[in-house]
Amino acid sequence: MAVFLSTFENKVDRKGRVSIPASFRGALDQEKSTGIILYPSFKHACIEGNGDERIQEIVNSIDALDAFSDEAENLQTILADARQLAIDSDGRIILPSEFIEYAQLDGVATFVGLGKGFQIWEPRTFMEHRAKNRERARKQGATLQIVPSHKSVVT
Amino acid sequence: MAVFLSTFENKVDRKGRVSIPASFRGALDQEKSTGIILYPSFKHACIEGNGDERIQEIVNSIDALDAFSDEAENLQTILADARQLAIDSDGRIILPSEFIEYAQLDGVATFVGLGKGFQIWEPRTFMEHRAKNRERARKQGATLQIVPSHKSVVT
DNA sequence: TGCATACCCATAATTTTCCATATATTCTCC
DNA sequence: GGAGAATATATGGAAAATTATGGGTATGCA
Repeated sequence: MAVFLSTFENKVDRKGRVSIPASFRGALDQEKSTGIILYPSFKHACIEGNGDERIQEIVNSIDALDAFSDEAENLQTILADARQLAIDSDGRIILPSEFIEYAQLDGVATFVGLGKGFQIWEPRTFMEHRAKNRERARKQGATLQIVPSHKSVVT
Repeated sequence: MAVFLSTFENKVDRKGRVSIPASFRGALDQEKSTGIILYPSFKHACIEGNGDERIQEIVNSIDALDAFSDEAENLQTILADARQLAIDSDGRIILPSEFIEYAQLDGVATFVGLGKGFQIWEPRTFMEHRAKNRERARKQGATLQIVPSHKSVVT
């Protein structure tokens, strides 16, 4: 399956256009996604991004929940705010203005690979976020155990 | 099983290109990896390396966690700092500048086989690291229990 | 007509590919 | 066993292709 890795900084021009990092496009090709789906993050001032395949998984996960539960409703708001965007022939998308505002982008966007998906951040905000994450990871211990099946633990 | 063994010193040219030791390439072939995954070490001023089969395990491990948990975010920082690199027809990779800086490489890189993975060090730094390790092992006395099946640990 | 979107082109910088060579290693045949 | 040939490895440089990015022009909708 496609994997989004590493971080990239690309410019957002006056028209709201921004290049999708080439390696991300490669990942999208692998999962036969024609475009990408963006939605505001629940937790952070950033935009979440996924290929079509991943969205399908999310939709199915929500579907599996009790349709009238709070949880289901919360997650459904994600879908309501999501937008599907086409990647043009130059490898760019046009960031809708509501996303630019939400993530407070100002000419530059940091693309962060998270494995099955990615995030788009305002560079400075991301730096702070990453510093916090690292600090926490360091406090919780720097040893990572990966069990080959489906369980992983940070000790 | 693929095993990374021994240490090698290879040059890093102006473009950041460096040859992967031939025996490492052999190990990668065995585990059907087409490229390698590199990421900064949590603990040391060096770069961790694995076959790209490995990254799938990490991604799946994260996926098994609650998507909004701290643990998931901690692990995602690994992915955000990781890079998948293709090995070219000459057996080389291009070391991204952020890794060269992180490990403070200056024209030469020491490849250290660690069994399931490997590390890339600045030669002098590695010498010191190894000296310390040996000293500690001598003082404490090293013990090792062999586990028959497959459990893996990355440090 | 004005605004937003889609499409096309140009270019600079970067990355990938290809070729050449030097050094080392293995092989083979005598 | 050893000389020389053949192979593999490591390394450097240059050409070719890709990527990121800016600008322009048509198209369509309100």
